[in-house]
Amino acid sequence: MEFLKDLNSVQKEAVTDYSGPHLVIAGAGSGKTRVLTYRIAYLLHTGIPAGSVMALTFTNKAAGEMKERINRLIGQDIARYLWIGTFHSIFSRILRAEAPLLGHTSAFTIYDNVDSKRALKKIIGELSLDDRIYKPGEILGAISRAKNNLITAGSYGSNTQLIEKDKKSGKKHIADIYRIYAERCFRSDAMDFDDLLLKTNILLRDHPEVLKKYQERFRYILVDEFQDTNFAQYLIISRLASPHRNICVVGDDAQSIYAFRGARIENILNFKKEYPGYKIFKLEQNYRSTKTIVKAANSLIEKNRNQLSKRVWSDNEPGGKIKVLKASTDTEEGIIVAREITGMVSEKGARYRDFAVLYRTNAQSRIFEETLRRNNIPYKVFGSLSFYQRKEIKDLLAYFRLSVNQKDSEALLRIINSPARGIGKTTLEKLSNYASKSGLSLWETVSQTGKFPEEAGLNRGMRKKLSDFAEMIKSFSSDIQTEDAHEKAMKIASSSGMLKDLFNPGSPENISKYENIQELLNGIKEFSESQAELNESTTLPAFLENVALLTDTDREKPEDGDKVSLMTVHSAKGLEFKHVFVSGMEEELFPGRFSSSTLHELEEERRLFYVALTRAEKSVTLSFSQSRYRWGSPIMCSPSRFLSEIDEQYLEYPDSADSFSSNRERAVNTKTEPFEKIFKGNPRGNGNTSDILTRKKLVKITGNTESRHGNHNNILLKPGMLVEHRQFGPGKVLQVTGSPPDSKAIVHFQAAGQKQLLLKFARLKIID
DNA sequence: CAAAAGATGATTTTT
DNA sequence: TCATCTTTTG
Repeated sequence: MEFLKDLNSVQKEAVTDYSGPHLVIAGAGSGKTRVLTYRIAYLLHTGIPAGSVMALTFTNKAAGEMKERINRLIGQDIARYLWIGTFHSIFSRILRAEAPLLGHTSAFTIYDNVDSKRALKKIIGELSLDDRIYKPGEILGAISRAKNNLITAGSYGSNTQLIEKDKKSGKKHIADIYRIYAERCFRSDAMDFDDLLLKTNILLRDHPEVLKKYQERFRYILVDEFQDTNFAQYLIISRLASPHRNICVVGDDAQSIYAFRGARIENILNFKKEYPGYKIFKLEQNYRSTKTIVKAANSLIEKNRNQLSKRVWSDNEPGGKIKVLKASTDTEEGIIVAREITGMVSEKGARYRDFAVLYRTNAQSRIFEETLRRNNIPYKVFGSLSFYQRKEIKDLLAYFRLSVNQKDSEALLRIINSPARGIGKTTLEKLSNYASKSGLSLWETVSQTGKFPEEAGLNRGMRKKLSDFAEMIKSFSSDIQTEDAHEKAMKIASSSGMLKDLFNPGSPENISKYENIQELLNGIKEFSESQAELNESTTLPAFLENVALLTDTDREKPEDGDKVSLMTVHSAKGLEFKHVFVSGMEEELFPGRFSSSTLHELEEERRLFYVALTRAEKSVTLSFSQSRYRWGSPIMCSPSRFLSEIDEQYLEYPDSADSFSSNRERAVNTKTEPFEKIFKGNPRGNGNTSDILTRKKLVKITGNTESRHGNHNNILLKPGMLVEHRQFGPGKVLQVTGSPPDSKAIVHFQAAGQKQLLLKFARLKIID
């Protein structure tokens, strides 16, 4: 019990007052995880059995952290019986236990977004719809939204409002696609991410005895990041908690950044309505950041109209002001950030791992990767292409999946010809046709080629190939329920031909793929060892149960070296760093182009920026660029409105004068000196590196970037520049209007007088 | 049917 | 620009 002395008075109250409905509003950095973990520890301390406590988080990482901290507080022997996990993993566990009630088996497959999109694309093709209008990603989004609002395929079809809306947007077949998709998932014994929530709701709704069982089991429910729950999640919690009402939700409305995928801040308001007599605790003391950072963040978030009242404050040192850096190009932004980091490391003794560079979109990561690599700054990129989404990994997992669940037609389609076995598109089409005509699953047609009629047109060679494939899968699946996961996985990887396929032509890509597969196999080994320790199943099906729910960050080990972290602001949520750089502070980027039209969207972007700022302990540096390459061509950018929304007393513009003047010659010259410093130690440097780089940059800016988008080499045109036109000769730019690709310039030509030119067409050459 | 060349479209954000 | 999908060629 002595651990209670680590808590301040509000925290202590929120921990020890453990029964009844509680709402904990936790400001950024206010010790939210600490309250949650201590509260669980306290619950156990009072004699409540671990098996009756359920704690839900959004990320595996948060769940893992919580488990670890509780292990430290009360020991693993007890803690292992707690139900701590993400919504998706906890509910998939329940669904596996109750699967037969829903017509599934407990080995059902979980489709990730890639699987779902592939399935949708196929359906869209089969309905002969245009996949440029019915974009699989968008359709998946629409279905996801429906599912999160508990609208099944059937109710979607009979919902006149939705049908009307789809008709208006020219996509009246969404309901059909949804219906077929749901049918196919069901027949494949598969569920997608949203099904895990939807079907849990259906299970609890239609089976009162099951509901009762889980209500009895989970007498204490805790929810992290409550502001991010969607309707489906809310309803599950509400159902489970209704008899005992021992529910503690923790959240911060100011950090709600997932409304775009269905999160409802209103759930906080619903909570108040649903549980009259609830208690509210406000954690307002920030332990993470300096006073300046907290105040600056407050001054920003004040601009949001929709928020709960709270006053976050800090007792830490005041700290330095927030630096704002200006760059003229995106590459230069990278260089400046790299220089800042090197400076702070060499002068102030900071470690690389103390730094995070945050950005709004994944596309921005590339430039930082390049510049950091060039400057010998170690880094790691989070998010981006997940390990589990790489082709070779998904392929091998598909072999596993199909071996466990032969109905999984997505897995089958994925690997039947990978590595190449001569089973091509036409053959698959025939199979697919025959399957739907005769009401068989794809696997059934493949595995019983004997029954396949002669006239359907498959020669003997092809039948042999198909039956060989089927035999192989059957042999994989034979003792899959008993054999050790790692051994089985090794066998599958080699007998499937995947390893051989990658080993033969030793191209660099294949080597890296081979290594990835080795890494996956190692991971499986670790899994089976740790399962053995806990006396849990060490089989491949057990491994597969959760892989679909894993993400990249889950594989990251914090001790993974002394490296700068690169990630999107979204994925930085819940993390903290001593020094944070927020890059790309520009209109159309942050706030995003599609996110500044309505007040709600804009406020979400502002909260996102708030999250970015409050990740920092000691320092924040904001940067923006005046131009940036966007899908291949340069565009002009203006500084983000968010910069001016922070109270200026907390900001500092170190080089507002002229060091980044728009005159590129001067900019290059003045920059050469500091570059030299950064490039020192570059193995390929030879002292010329800066030259190469600056020249490259010049080419990038003024070079002829003609593309099918038209000629963009005048996009950086500014009033006052001297230009030359093929026909009109030399002239001076007076004014630039409009935005690319429709920007125009008014130019005064010595010979021809004043002209207005569309830059897209006029091939102006910049003289000076 | 596979490999190579060519065309196309994408940039929010994630379990 | 870059990655993926489609078409062409062998």
